[in-house]
This record gives sequence, C-alpha cells and structure tokens, in this order.
Amino acid sequence: MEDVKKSEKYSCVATCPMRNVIAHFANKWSMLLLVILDEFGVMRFNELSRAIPDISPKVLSGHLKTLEAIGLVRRVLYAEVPPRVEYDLTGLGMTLIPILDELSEWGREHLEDVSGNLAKKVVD
Amino acid sequence: MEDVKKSEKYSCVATCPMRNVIAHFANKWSMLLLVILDEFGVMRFNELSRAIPDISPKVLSGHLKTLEAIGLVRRVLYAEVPPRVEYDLTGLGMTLIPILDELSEWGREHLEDVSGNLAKKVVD
DNA sequence: CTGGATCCTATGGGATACTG
DNA sequence: CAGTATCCCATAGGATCCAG
Repeated sequence: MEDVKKSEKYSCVATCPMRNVIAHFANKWSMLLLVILDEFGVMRFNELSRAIPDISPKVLSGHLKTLEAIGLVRRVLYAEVPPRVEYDLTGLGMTLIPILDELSEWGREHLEDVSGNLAKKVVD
Repeated sequence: MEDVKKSEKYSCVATCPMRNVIAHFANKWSMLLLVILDEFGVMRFNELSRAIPDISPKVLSGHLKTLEAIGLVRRVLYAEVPPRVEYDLTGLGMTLIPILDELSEWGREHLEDVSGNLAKKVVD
C-alpha cells in the first residue's frame, strides 16, 4: 500500500469483484426481491406482485428469471390447472441475506426515507 | 411470522429500508467509487478518472456530488492554481465499507467474472 | 394463475469539446 | 486540473393486453 505509487496500482477494471456485484445488482428490484423472498419464504408469482405492487409483471418475471439463472432463486412449477409456481431462495441465495440485511439496516439508520420511491436521479 | 396471514403482511412499499438503499445505490458507479476511495484513500478527480477509466467525467462528477450530498464522501477544494480538489470517505462513508467488502467478497466467491463489463441486461 | 408480447418513455450513462 | 455544457443513445423499466 505504501511502497507502490498510486498511479501504478490504479485501474480496477479487470478482476474487481465489486464490479461483478454491480453488474448483477445495480438494478431496481433484485435485492428487494431477495429480501422479500427471505422474509416471506415460499411465494407465488402473484404474491410477489402484491408484495411489490409497483413492479410490472414483465419486469418481475424477468428479474426472477435472472435470479434463477444466477442460482439465487429457485422456481418450482406444479403441473396443475390453473398453474402454480412457487419461488424461494436457494442455499446460495440465503448466503446473501445477512449482507443484504446489514445493508438494509445501514440504510434504515443513515439514509433519508424515500417513501418507497425508487426512482432516484443520480446525475444531471 | 406465523400468526399473521401472508397477504396481510404484504406490501413493502412504505418504510422498507432496502428501498432507500436501492434508491441510492442501484446505479453503475456509487458502490465502486466508495470501495475505490476506501482502497486508495484521498484521491483527486483525475486519479479517480484513471482508477475507473470507463467512467466519463460528467458522470463521475455527478456521482461524487450525490455521494457528497448523502454525506458519504468529502470534497475538499484547495484555492490553488491550477485548482486541486481532493475526495475521500467521511466517517459515515467508512461505516458502509465493511458491508461493501462483504458484498464484494461474496461476489468474488459466487458470481461469474464479468471482466469489468458493468452493462448487464436483466430483463428482456 | 403465470407470465409472454407489444409498445412506449424516462433517464442513466457515454463521448467530446470546452472553460476558469 | 477539475470539472461543465452539449448532444446522443441504449435500455431498464412501465402499462396494457393477451394466452396457455
């Protein structure tokens, strides 16, 4: 840390794990979905819809699919009519929960309340 | 948790701390900026630019301003010619670092490497 | 009930040039 | 050096309707 010039240690483009996190979670719903699934356990599509009233079905579906692809969420389809689909966290998904809880708690302590409004301008 | 029907506990729109976190950090650069500032300490604008080569000056400036407004980053302007501005984490900013480090470490262990490519399609 | 298909827009972000 | 001004664009996300 001391024996190397800053400029030589710079550039974090490759092999920066935080970038992987950001690539997956810098979006409006992924982290929220995970904490909701943790809080309520097994949930059906419409239950998730009701739990997060301000997400559209298309976007909800898309995020669930992505989270399933990463291996954080499990999707179980029951061959019934009408169809029943249940979502819950995988083991891997659960390993993320403690961290998200810390994050959440940190936000509760240190961030102004946005009253659910997730649209937040950052630049401009 | 057991004595209340799910549907009655639903809806997390108001007073969900995770939403506050998302409102501030569901973007491409905020969390990365914080960990970089933690790693390198006091940094000037161009040092940050070089540390994150793929961020434009406008966007960098915007995020720094926002992070300063939240109280996570401190900006110190020195009345010199040419001007010198130094950025570093505030005490509050530092309280977030352990959590971000956990997140980062989690990503290193469990996420595929995106090789710095932060543009990640989630839906569609 | 689960979600796909469509259409649409807001905006986060990029590139570049320029200034005090 | 430290940004701002401009212009531009991709796309994440929203609304609605429809289908198996």
